[in-house]
Amino acid sequence: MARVRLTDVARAAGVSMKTVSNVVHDYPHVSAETRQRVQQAIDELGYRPNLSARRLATGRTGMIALAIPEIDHPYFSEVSRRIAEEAARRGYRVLIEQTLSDTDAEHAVLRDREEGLVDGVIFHPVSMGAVEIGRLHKDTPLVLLGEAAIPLTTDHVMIDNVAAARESVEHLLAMGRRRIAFLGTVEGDVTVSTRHRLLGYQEALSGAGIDADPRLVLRVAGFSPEDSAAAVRAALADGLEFDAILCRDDKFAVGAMAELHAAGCDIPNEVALIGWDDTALATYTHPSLTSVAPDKQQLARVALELLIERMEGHVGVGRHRIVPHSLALRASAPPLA
Amino acid sequence: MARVRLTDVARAAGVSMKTVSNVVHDYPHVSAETRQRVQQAIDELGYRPNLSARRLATGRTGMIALAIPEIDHPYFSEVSRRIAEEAARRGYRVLIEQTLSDTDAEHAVLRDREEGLVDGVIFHPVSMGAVEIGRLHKDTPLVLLGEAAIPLTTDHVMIDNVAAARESVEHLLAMGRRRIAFLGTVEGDVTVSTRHRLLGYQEALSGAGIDADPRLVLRVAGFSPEDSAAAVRAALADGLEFDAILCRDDKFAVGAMAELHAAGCDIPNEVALIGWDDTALATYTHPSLTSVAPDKQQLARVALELLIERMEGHVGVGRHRIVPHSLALRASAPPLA
DNA sequence: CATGCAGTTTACAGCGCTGTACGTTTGCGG
DNA sequence: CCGCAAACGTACAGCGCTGTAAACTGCATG
Repeated sequence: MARVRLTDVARAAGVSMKTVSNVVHDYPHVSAETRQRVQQAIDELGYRPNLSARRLATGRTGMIALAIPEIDHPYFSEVSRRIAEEAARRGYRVLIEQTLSDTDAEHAVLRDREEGLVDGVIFHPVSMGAVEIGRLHKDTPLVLLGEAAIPLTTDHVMIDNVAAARESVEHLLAMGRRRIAFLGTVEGDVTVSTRHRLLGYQEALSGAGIDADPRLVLRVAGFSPEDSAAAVRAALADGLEFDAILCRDDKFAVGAMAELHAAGCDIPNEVALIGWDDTALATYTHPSLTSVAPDKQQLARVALELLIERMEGHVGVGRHRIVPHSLALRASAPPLA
Repeated sequence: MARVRLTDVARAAGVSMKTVSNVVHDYPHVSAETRQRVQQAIDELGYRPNLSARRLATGRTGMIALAIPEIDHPYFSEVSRRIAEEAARRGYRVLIEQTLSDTDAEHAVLRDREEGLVDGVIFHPVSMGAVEIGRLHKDTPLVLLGEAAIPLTTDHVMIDNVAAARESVEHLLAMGRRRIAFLGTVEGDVTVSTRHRLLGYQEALSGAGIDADPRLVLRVAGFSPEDSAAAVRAALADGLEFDAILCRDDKFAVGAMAELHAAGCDIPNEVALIGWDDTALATYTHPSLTSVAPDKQQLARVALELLIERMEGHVGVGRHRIVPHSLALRASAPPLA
């Protein structure tokens, strides 16, 4: 019960505290004999280093915070997993902070009322804008994810949304589709992702000599599959004709798919479908879902690289990294024959 | 840049360190005037308490670890979210530790090489057995989740799997189904959950005067939807007849559903389907999935209650809590008319 | 045999905070 | 106006570890 401290081990092994510390840390210049003697004392006494003390002494915590909107959103949980794994590989632990897209919670991420909790922060903002983040961000090492806010002063990792949207639409065009809908724009969505994706959508259509029909850009009330299903239902009720849908999100695609099934519509023959994020959902649907696939592994790797550089003292303006993406081709918009 | 410490604030406000500390902690016996003066100094200097130091001084970290197999499994991510929220409500932060069901990683959770990282642990084991856990578990406050291991010496929270399985099968029986399959048993699965669920399955069948047909208990090679799809495919190929499937897991249900779709089978008219865990998946499938719904909120609440009691010094043998469950009725096995 | 040097070990002063134990002031009944 | 709680405030010793600077050990070298 009585906690064993470094001094206890030192006394037992007949050496100084520092030598024990050196053994614990695998410091090279310790004689084999001493090392063994100390190790034995450690084992016998069941010594376990106290992290709080270590942190106070070193000023480092070995932890990074990951602030995301929702732990249980497939995209974020998959990204979290990658980041946790990548961090573990580099000797860091990850503290996940859920913002629920709440502005106050997002502010709190940056305001950072306490010190010595984490060494750095990876943050996927939703409701905060670039200017706000730029202003609130003090000197805690910080890397941003996603496209909601891209302050010039802060490191940032994302995929090329314009290109991804363009390529997706090009795939649909190559399938012979001409009436391609975009699902969808959400009222009150302040992020620039939708703008980028619409841009790529329009670029591809223009490239094929097609005028984008504004009615094909569907409006959605919220971010749930039910909302997207409602939007598709409304479009069908309006007699809107389309032969493909590019969805801003796998969840939207799931909602659309349910609605199309209900309408007795054949996917992909009558309507092809492309989702976004390539979450596990895409393989669970029927038919399986073609989806824009950000390279989540790279995303995690690059975010951690940037963050660790900052934590090691890198200063300078924000660095902006684009990580690769691809189109994960599945049954809802299959590879060309 | 120069960090502001308690002494700095104390000097600025003309009081002792301890008084500043008392203000920070809202200790009641501080005169309004002093409090205001100190608060002003805090604001002016931008003082932020250093958690590492606080932790070293108090011996508490205010953090709990949540050790789960996979962050990005829908069930675990949903449970994580609840636990994180419940913990936040009680002033704790959650450190998520991913074991990937790996025995070594699970051992590491208990072996606990370091001290002062977290005050307690919530652990959902998969590959460790009750005896092992009982033996390795030292004095860190610990609460177990799930049914893989139920050591008598450790606190534990779960749902009544037998009852849940029985009620599910009873629902299928009430729908008029008689050939009800169980999907499925996984080779090498050491958890007792499957056993409990099979028990409930058989109880319900016996109650209806039906002899359980062992061939209806499908074997699955792994835990992915693909594995479960393969199992269903094999069953269909064998000419096995069934009019309902109780799945041990929503993912299994998703795999089964895909396969039944492919076979042109009408869900629920020809085959009704019930999943398990009531994850978000259940609402995304087409048709939507009836699923056994553990009360995750309660699960989180009870787990935290038990853990906090332990952290506050409760000693004694393991307490075992059953939290409520229900059957979330959806289209794949709809409510009775 | 003194000198230098690399390898090894040590003493000790903090890291920034809180708990304890103890002064000092204030308010109020007698 | 005294005396005595209650309210308020303080000094200081750690919490357990690491970084620094310095000391000590051989051992090869000149």
